[in-house]
Amino acid sequence: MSETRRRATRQGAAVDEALAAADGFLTAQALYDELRGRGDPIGLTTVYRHLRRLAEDGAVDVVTRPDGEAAYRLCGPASSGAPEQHHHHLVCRICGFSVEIEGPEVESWAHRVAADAGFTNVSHTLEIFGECSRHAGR
Amino acid sequence: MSETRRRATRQGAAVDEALAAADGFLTAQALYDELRGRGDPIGLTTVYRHLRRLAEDGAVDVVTRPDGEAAYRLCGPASSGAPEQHHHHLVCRICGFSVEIEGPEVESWAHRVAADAGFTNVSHTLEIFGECSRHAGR
DNA sequence: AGGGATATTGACAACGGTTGTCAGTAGCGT
DNA sequence: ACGCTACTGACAACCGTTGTCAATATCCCT
Repeated sequence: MSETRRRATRQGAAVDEALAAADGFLTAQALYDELRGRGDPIGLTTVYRHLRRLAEDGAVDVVTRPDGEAAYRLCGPASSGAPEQHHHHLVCRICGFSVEIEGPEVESWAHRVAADAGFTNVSHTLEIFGECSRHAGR
Repeated sequence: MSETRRRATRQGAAVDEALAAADGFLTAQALYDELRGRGDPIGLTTVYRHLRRLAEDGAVDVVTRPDGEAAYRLCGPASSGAPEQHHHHLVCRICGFSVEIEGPEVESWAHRVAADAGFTNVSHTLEIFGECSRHAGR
């Protein structure tokens, strides 16, 4: 019942801003460095808290890099309300640049395969990593 | 040049055995507990070392669970030399039971999507998690 | 067999990313 | 203004995993 009210803070705005300014996925650490670098004091804990909340609210996409670190990016070009449909990402492992990809075929394939094996309550993870054209020749 | 020779040890055999006995994916911790439980003293570090080496040798498959923990399983029914082709897994998030799945369509789809976006040096992660038939009604 | 070179072991510490703690601070409704 | 309380952030804890290094076990060689 008691929906606790949300407050606007300088740090929260800074996180939103930095995310909006980024053109790709950022790790919490990178975001933290970015903010401090631009003279915007913030605590690492606070960065994590905002990212976690944004992720829960579906405002940011989260991908888990091969090394296990999480990277975040504002969800969809226009995070205007609508709870973004299921999609995956093609992420540059060098600069974080990413492209959203949708693969209805893959989605249905995954569910079909799982169902055929008698699995229920199915979910899946799918990320594609590579090096974007900007880093072509190494 | 100098290929250092490998030695057979009780611990190494124990790890292989436990992996062979398991019918699904095991985390390093679970494997460690299993071995100690059956009165087979071993160090956690050693377990990790063997798993890492097995993974490097392609003798075990590794999946990263949604919570980030790694789980291991002997590769293919018969790990008879041949360097197993690329495949993915359908894993029960309750008991670790898993099924190997192959999706040529998905593989090519992933590469095509990446190539279309100008990405090179492409790799991808894909895991499907669910609850196997044994745990159907919760 | 015996012995020596060295791969392996394992208790322990360190690491890296992330989350919990909690007193202090700052937004917001009144 | 004032007070309630969400938010902040330095710090410690956590968890899976890897590094360290002296002690040990294995294997090759004679």
